[in-house]
Amino acid sequence: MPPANPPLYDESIASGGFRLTRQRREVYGALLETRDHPSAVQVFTRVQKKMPSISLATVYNCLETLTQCGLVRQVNFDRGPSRFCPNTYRHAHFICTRCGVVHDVQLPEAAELARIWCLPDDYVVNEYEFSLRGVCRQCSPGGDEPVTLHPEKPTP
Amino acid sequence: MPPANPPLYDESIASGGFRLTRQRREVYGALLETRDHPSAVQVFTRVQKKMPSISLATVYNCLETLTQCGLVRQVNFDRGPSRFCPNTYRHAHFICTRCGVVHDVQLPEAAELARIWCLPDDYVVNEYEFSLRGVCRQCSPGGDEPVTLHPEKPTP
DNA sequence: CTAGGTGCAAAAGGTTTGCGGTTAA
DNA sequence: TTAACCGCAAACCTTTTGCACCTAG
Repeated sequence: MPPANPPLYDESIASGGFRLTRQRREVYGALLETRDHPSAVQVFTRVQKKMPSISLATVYNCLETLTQCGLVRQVNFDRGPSRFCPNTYRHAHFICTRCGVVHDVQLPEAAELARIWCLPDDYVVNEYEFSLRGVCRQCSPGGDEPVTLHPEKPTP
Repeated sequence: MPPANPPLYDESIASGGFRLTRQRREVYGALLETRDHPSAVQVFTRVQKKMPSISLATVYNCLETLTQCGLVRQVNFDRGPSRFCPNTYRHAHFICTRCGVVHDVQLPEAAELARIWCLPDDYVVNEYEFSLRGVCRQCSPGGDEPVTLHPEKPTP
């Protein structure tokens, strides 16, 4: 039985001119069910349990469609595959370099964010992505690692 | 003849416990020479002109070493290969979704950045990456596209 | 009905690895 | 001298594509 996705799902899929298929529902359902920012392969493995016939290519296609509908965000980090999250609210991501866990991180109001960009006026920004890399609570019981950001001096 | 890299290069390589090789010098030189955030393959093509015997694997290895030394930053976007830049000063990146050009974008002081992160106290941040996607000056003569960010309302 | 979607398999990148020969220190 | 590094090729992993079949609207 397909998961009962919120009405937002049906609306968004339809308003994007896409068809409501069981595969898309299951893929979206898997993302909603466990919000741990899985990779495409992880989504595939999870959906396979409910729908053994689904293929990896279809999972990629569904994720692409869901992203186009604005239901899903694709998140990329330095290494490893893309990961996907159903939280389309403005937020950043924190990835733990030890255990790989990804957490959503709240961002300030768009107005304040816009203020900190020092971008020429005639540039149009359609999307942004803000990723933090570090060590999470579980992996750093003593908080033993220093906070080191990029150096403050320009390169030659 | 190898390019005359700034002293920072020799120092950083040596202090990292690495050897000064002509390949590393050329790879770093290529990045300094044309600061257009090339991919590994582009770096390979450029270095090949001065050093036809170099291999792509070596370019990848050199970029990895240079990154470890802190001389180079690896930049990842939604799609396409990683790109590399020799500007290790704290900055964000803007990529034009039409022509693919990447520009460095100035960021505010680290202190202000840290203030806007709403991250739990016991998380340690070692690195961050801030990427903007949009349309650059050359590709948007009329500035016809609206600024659209992520929606302001949380998902269900 | 029929355009759009699925499943399969193969291919296409991008990146890493293993190994014998080379070289910086 | 010798551990680190290079060049080559093959492997690996993620993602995309082509095509015949299927299905939502």
